[in-house]
Amino acid sequence: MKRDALSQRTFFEQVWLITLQIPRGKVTWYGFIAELLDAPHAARTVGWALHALTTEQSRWIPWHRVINKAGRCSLRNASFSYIEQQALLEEEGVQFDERGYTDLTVFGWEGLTPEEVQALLAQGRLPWESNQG
DNA sequence: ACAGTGACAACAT
DNA sequence: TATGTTGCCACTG
Repeated sequence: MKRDALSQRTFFEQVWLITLQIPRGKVTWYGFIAELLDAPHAARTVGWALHALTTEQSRWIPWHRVINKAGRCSLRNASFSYIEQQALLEEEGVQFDERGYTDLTVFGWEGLTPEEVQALLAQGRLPWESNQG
């Protein structure tokens, strides 16, 4: 796999590490994660990274806490329904209106500082990786 | 090496 | 709001 020289991780893995930091009951959007990774135009790639999770990996990565910037769940044409994604979030306390929009100013994740991102990419571990390194 | 592929986002209408 | 267009880019055969 192609890896970033600094983080030693692929962009996909970087996305997964960031996504792991989103707390229960909070959401963020694809472009926000792209900005945290200093790739402000890679929102589509963030979405693809989450789509690329295997079934087993998706049990550990809270992929459902990433929605679009409009405040709605995407997956409009995907196998996993946006309705199911919204239901997962509602179980965590994220509220949606009758049109399926949530208020990102209320339920949006505050994010990480650049220093926190750097530390995470340098030493963070994915759940299926050994802690021994 | 390169064209195709998306769970996006910004903008226009 | 909803829909269509376009730019975007890491990853894949």
